[in-house]
Amino acid sequence: MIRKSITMKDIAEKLNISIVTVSKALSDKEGVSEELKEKIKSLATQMGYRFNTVAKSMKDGLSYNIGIVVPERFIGRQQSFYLKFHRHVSQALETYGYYGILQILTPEDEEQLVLPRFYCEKRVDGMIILGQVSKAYIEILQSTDTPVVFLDFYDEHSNVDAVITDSFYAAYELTNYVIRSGNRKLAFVGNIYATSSIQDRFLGYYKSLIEHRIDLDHDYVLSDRDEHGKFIDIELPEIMPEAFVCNCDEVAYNLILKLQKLGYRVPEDVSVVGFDNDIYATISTPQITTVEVDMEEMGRIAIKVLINKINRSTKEYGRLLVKAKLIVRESVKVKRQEKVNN
Amino acid sequence: MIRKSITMKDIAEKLNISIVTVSKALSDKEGVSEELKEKIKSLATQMGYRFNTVAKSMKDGLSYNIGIVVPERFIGRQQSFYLKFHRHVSQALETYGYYGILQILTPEDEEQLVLPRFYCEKRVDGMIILGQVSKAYIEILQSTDTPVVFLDFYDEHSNVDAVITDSFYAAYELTNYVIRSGNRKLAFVGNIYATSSIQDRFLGYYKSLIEHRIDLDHDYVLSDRDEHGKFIDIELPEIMPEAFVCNCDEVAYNLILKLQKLGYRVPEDVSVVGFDNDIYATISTPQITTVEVDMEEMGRIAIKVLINKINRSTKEYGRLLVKAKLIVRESVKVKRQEKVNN
DNA sequence: CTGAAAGCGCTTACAG
DNA sequence: CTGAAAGCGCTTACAG
Repeated sequence: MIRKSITMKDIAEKLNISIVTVSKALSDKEGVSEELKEKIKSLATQMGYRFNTVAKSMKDGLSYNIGIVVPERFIGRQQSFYLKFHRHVSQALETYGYYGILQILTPEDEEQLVLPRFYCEKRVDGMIILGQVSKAYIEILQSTDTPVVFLDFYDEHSNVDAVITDSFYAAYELTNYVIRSGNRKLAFVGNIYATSSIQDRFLGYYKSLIEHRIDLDHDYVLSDRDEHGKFIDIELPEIMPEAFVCNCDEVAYNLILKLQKLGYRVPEDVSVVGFDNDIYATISTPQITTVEVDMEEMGRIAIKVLINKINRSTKEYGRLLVKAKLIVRESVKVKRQEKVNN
Repeated sequence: MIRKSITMKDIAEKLNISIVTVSKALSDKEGVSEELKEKIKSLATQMGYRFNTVAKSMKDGLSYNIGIVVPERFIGRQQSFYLKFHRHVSQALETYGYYGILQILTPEDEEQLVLPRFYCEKRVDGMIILGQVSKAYIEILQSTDTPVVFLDFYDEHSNVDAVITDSFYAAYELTNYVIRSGNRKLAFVGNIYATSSIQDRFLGYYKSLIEHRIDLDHDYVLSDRDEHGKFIDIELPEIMPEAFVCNCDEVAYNLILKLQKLGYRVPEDVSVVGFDNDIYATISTPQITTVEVDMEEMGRIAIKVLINKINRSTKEYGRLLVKAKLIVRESVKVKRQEKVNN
């Protein structure tokens, strides 16, 4: 194990040629005869040569690493949404020969504006910030000379490059689906003052109503959580709607349980849709029709933008919206088939 | 952004001293006067100097990276157990100034024995293999000159260093808890021919029975899945036991649903315990008493062993067992308090 | 206490 | 086509 690993020099010596030639041959550069190149390559594999990327990094002044920052609070016991995101980001890096390094940002570091260790140690050429961080932290990141892309959130006040899900459009499409299935009395479930994502989803729902000439009924906008984000018991309206458009699957799941306890059948008596396509959508009976964030695509785009910024570091990209996917399951009663697919 | 980042040389020039002195001062080495050292340090922070770890890597011949390999099949849509594990491993690396790089091992690469990219590019000083890989893949990893530690699995036939949960002992303790709560007729739920971990859990259950002088009743060993691992409908025994010890929370969750449908109350009429402490344990009503893998501790130990191997590369550690944690919730009827805590 | 020299493994001009 | 020289940013002996 302590045996020194083999280098280009070793190969050069065996063949009585220069290191330069070995380097050229191994990286398929001009200036070596085909014959010699083949000889070098085969000797290299035979000797078990592995390219030393650290030396290349040294030369290029590039680490070929990307730092991925996830605030700790987004990694609950069950809630590992962002870890899955991290996985897709890592895989997107493959294409570029880059590697991803994960750093969990503690609340203390965020509060005291401590920059990630991989930044301080010049380990990364750029950073992905995965999940909302404070305004002040965004600013200190921006003040850095390192390219940064924000993933799954953005800040209205800062001029940042961010890749986010198009919640608005997804909710619009989801609501369209419910209406086209023959339901016209739709309630929205979610505290629209709680988060901007709930707000966007509500507005998407509203847009669909408008397009279908359905009036917005304020009694049909039901709060699901208090101002601290704690779930509250949902107060059902006097007149039952035909369908509930919930701002997330967990709320849809709980609502279905509640409706069933009250004797309603889902979807026979009333339809319910969710958002996120998380585990609540599948453990529910019936399984919930919902919308799924396209992590893979978002990861891919975020990395593409980031690598571009690293190489040219000029353009501004701003907010990049990624479409979510409609997942049709069994929680919506299809009264008409008309125009369900557009 | 294209502006060159500042180096020790820049600091040295400003102060009209040598790079060597700057290096010594910045890394708190002997051989610089306190006065000069302070001057250097303050100028460094003032100039926004960041240490270049790549250069250090070059010098040391160490990348200060650890590769973490997770087979793709362990990363299901919901099942992100191993991604959470990865997170704990990453955090454990902090202590040593190391970084973790994640690689998802595709079935093809595993089949064709393709080594991880970070190994081929000499990017890592050691590797953690997170989740069972094929015998052949284990062998090719071992043939490598790089230290490897296996996490959450081991192979009986290979002589590897592995950190695993003590399933046997955990099941034993869990069963002890159920018995000490006053239940004596206990069924085990799990196909004991399916996986070695189910087997170990069954044996832990059996050990507890033996110690409490309870005979093993083969009618009380219930299969939960077929030979392909697909869940089957659990066949309840003629005479209902007082408690079911399930090999995992998901099975416990489904069993509780089934029992409730049959009119049994849990835990009033019959107790049920699970294993894993995953989401099924908490979405169930009642919440399930279970046992939790101590990922944090396992990650810490795996990294400690790996770093030791990197630095000395001598000792063999073999199988390292980590205790799981008993999580008491509401799915067990406590008929007696006697000796519940030991 | 201070620093000139050599080296880590590779690549990029530039000569021959 | 082939290779000597210089350099990436730092550290480690070794002199002074």
